[in-house]
Amino acid sequence: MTKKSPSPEAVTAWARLMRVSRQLVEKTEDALKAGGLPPLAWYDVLHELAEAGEGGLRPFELIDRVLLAQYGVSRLLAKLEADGLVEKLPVSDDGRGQTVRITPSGREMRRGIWAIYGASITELMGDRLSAEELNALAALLGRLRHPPIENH
Amino acid sequence: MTKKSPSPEAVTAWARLMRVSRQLVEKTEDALKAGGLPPLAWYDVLHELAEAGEGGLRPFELIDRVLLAQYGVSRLLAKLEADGLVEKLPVSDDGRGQTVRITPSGREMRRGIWAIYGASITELMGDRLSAEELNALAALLGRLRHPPIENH
DNA sequence: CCCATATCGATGCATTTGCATCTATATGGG
DNA sequence: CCCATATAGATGCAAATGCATCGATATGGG
Repeated sequence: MTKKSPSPEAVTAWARLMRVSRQLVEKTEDALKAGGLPPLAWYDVLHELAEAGEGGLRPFELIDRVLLAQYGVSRLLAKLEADGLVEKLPVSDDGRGQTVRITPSGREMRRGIWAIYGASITELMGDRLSAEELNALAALLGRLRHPPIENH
Repeated sequence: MTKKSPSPEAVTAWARLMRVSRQLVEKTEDALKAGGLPPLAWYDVLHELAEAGEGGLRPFELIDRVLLAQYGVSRLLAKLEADGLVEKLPVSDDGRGQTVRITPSGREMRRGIWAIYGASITELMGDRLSAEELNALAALLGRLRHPPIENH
């Protein structure tokens, strides 16, 4: 199983991907910080919980969706709960676990973060590429995902 | 200056970019760790220093190139020096500063990291997209850079 | 020449992250 | 029913990171 060294094209694309993604995250985090808002990870979790609705989600369900480690989810949820943005409910048929549900102020916080986050996406992506280019980019990135997204 | 909310295409592309870049970094860092090698940031710095040659680089020159904060560079260089991978030389015409030069074992470490890193790039990018697609991806990402890359 | 200000790089302290492990409950084999 | 093992989630401790500041030298205006 000899692994060959990467093509120049792969290296360039890799380097761009690394640099651009870090720049975009950094700029967006800066914008949130400047607005007195919590980090992106908070948005991700609140977003998932908002989509999940009243039924809420189990912490382990959040782990795969938000690409955070188990202990990261555990600690983030503790902070969100302390801030009253989510509530933890015991789950009847599994004494180990809990269900996490977003609260009204959690939804409000999500909207607040989105005002900045969405503007950042517009500025950093929407304004720089056309809809067709954005679709092309998404399709190419989808092929790099694990598991890859099939395009048709 | 009202910022409008992002198009669905921008949001999808953004989400993919965030997810894919984090996945690729994570997989690569895991591979390095499994090989008993230091993190990617070490490679970045060693790479820049190797390219700079015998003249070396000033720490502040590294800051922009590797997208690390000033204190991050300072601390990373301290570790690299402790491991004998770089050496710090006083610079004659500026008593505040220093020049950092890669050592032979630094070059060796760089090669060692690259054996894993390069294989990871091949596996995660080179094997998944054609050369044309990689170029297309790099071009699109270049437009998202700050400052953006002009394509011709 | 002196002083105000800017730049280079390091560092103390608080927060965050990663790793390993822990407690508690669940599950399945005998 | 009991025990071995697995899974859900929390946490102690160490390392990494972020922030503010510091000491040291450089620079420029008067």
